[in-house]
This record gives sequence, structure tokens and C-alpha cells, in this order.
Amino acid sequence: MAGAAVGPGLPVMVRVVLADDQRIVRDGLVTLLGLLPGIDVVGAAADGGAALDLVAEHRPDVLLTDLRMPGVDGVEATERVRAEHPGTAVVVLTTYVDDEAVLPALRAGAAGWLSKDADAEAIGRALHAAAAGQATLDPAVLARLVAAAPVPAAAPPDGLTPREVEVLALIAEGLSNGQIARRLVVSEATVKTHVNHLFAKAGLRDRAQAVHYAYRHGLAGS
Amino acid sequence: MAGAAVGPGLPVMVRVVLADDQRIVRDGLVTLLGLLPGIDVVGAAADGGAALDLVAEHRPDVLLTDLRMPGVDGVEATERVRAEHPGTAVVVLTTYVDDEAVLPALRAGAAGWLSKDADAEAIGRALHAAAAGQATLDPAVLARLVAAAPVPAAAPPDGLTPREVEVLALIAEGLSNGQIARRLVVSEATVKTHVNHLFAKAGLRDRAQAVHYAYRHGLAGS
DNA sequence: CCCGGGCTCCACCCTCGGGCCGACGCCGCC
DNA sequence: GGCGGCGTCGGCCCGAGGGTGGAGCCCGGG
Repeated sequence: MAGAAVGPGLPVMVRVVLADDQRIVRDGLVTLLGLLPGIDVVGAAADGGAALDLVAEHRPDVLLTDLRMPGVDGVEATERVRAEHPGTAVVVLTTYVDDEAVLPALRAGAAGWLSKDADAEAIGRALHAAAAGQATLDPAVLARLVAAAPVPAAAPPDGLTPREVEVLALIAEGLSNGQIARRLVVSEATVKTHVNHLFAKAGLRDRAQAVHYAYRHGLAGS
Repeated sequence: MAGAAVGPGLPVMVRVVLADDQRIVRDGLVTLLGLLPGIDVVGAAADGGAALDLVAEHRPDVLLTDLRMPGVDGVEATERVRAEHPGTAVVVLTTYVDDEAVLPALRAGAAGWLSKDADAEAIGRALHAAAAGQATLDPAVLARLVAAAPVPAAAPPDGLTPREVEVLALIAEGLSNGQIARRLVVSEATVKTHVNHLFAKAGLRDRAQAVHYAYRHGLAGS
């Protein structure tokens, strides 16, 4: 065995189109990635529009793209490639890992986020992974993603009864007492009782604080 | 450049300890991964405790572990490995990609999440990536992560002025009009004006709804 | 120059929310 | 049986919250 980029068998070639507006980076990537076994760079574009054309023409396994480009930027290019050519995975290669475009890009369907600090091997590995359906992320990006996810604390923290939690969730939706009453098919007086009880237990004064509390404790209906 | 399992050159070996309570899986992994170039399985454990011992003994580059194990489970093992042996990355290999343990595991420092549907090559690639500091995720897991992240439209809310956004953020903290007034060093009347304005613009009735709105638009103070 | 928008303040009104009390039926537990 | 917690109601009070109208200031743009 041994062979291909990673692993045995026939050297499965991964066909790649890359996009970067900086000529040095572009030429460097073509050269470096071309030296890797299992990587076949079939096109290189200087902007998103040209990248889309190349993808349409060559139907590569992976598009490796920068984000900041003139014209069609990386996020938009990602969206369109994923929509028009589902067989082509997209890997983002950018300078800054802490970019606020992380979420938009991943939401657009990117299957990877690499820093330009990465060496050719790492990029090649990510390209193979993307072609195989795996996603590769820079650790900082992963940390950012994980940090962005809401709190794990799905447990009812204080001594709230199930009914009270239910009422709290509806308060968090912005419903009034009357609306909650109709939703739960009970009297508004009952709702007020529950509200007062859960306020006392959780140390809340407002229903605004209640919404805040609900969100911070993962009780919001997402 | 070039090298290791992915690529030519000197075969940089990645030393791996793996943990899985199912004997078949364990033995299968030892065999299959052992066949891959660049992968050196230096130990295999049937539970988390044994895995921790093996990691302490061999100081591997990567621990490849299942989550559901008797005794010390995968998440706890991940935490302890990351804390006690920062040089050892952890990759989770599990049956279900939609497990609710995704976030806890990644929060604990896991640098990867693979499905047992993955083939040996993919696992080997993820192990190399982990050893190199990259994270590899099953696409379903990445999708789940991205979906879990808030901020569906964190950018520009409605025609809210900066001041109004500021007031809204404080409302989301659960502060009363008076508290907001003192915080912003303005009159309470001013606060009420801002509140009424932003309510009208955003179509809100309650301050409860306002908190809801703020959270759903990423204006909450994290 | 005047106009418009943003920020600041004031006064008034009224509804809803929240605090407090008591009440009843239904459970499970001692 | 008695006790306590939970869920369900009712009534009362009152203050904060929300709605409306008006006013002044400063700034940038037509």
C-alpha cells in the first residue's frame, strides 16, 4: 500500500481549482500543491468570478479559495459553488483565523478553514479530506465555533417545577401572561402564580430578567 | 515539504493510542491503522482509565477514542488527557454523529469527530491532521455546530440608532429603565423615549420581546 | 440658510405586570 | 389520616412600563 496522498491503493487524484487574488500566493500554491502526490491543480483564478468559471469548466473535487477577493468574494463563491456544483467541496484558505466571516463561510457550505500559516502537507491533507467528505478546521476556528455555541447547561438549575419551566420558556418567547394562559389552556391567574413562583425561586424581578435567565440557561426554544 | 503518510519523503510516524470497549472494533482498528504508512499504534485500551494509563506511559501524538465506554467515558478521558498531556491530541471516533455529546467533547478539547463509517484512510488522515494541530470533523457534526451557533443575522438589525442598540443591550441584561438611565447617565425619560422608539422600529410590544429580539439578533452581551 | 435626524428631557394617561393573600383538589409520603 | 408540594383559580393593590405629545440642542447636508 502506501501511496496516494494518504494511504494505499491507486493514487487517487484530487482535482483542485484554487482562487486567490495575490499572485505570489496563487503561484506558490500551484507549485507547492502540484508537488504533492494525489493533488492535481487544474486551475487557478484571481477572483471569485473566474473561480466560478473554472469550477464550471473543470468540475474539480475541491475549490481552495481565499475570502478577500475583488468582485465575487469567497463566501459568495462558496455559496454558488455549493448550489451549482454539489460535487465540488470548498475549502477556505485565509490569512486570519479569527475572521468574523468564519460562520458565514461555514454556513455557506465550506468544508474547511485553513490558515495560510499551514504547510503544503496540511493543505493537501485538508483537500483530500474535503474530497472524501470530511471537514478540516484550524484549531482556532474550531475553538471559536465551540465558544459561540450556547451553554451546555440544559438542566433546570433552580428548584423550578416542570410547569414553571414551561411558563418560563414561553415568557422567553415574548408572550404575555394572557397569551401564555391561552397557550397552556389555563387561567391567567394561574400563569401569574407560576410566574411569581419562578421569579421568587430564580431571584428575578422582571420578565425581562426572566428572558435573560432563560437564554443564559439554555431554556429558550432555540 | 512532502512527507509522512500524506505524501512522500521520510515517513513521519504518528504514534497513536486507541480506546474502544468493543473488542472487534479495537482489534480491527489496530490492524487497519497499523497497515497505514505513518501510523504507529502504540497501545489499545478497552476503557477510559486504561487509555489514560497508556497515554501517560507512551505519550502518543494522538488518542483515538470512543465515547461510550465503561468507567471513565470519552469526554472525561479527553478532558484529562488535554489537561495532563497537552502534547497528545484527542480524536473522537463514535457510532453516532448526531450525539448530543458533540459539544461537551469538543469543549473538552477534542480535535476531531469521526463516524465509524469512515474508512481507514480517512481515520489515518484525521490522525495526521490532529498530530499537526488540525481538527477534522464529520460533515454532519460541522453542520450541527454551525447550526447551533447563534447569530442567524447578527449584522444590521432594523433602523436602530447606536443609542437605541445600546439601550436594547441593557434591556437584554434585565435592567429596568431607571437602572439603564443611571448606567447611561441620562434621565429616565430619555431612556423611555429610546425604548419607545426602538419598540416601534422593531415591532416589539414588551421588553420581554425586546430581550428575545436582542438574543436572536446577537445583540446580547454574550 | 433651513431642514432633518439623533439625543436629550418633560408631563400625562392607562394598561399590564408583579406582590401578596387565600383557596381548592390531587398527589405522594411519612 | 395528616402533611406538604404542585397545579389550578380568585381578588386586591400599586407601581413600573409603555403610548402620546411636545420641546430644546447639536450636527451634517441640501
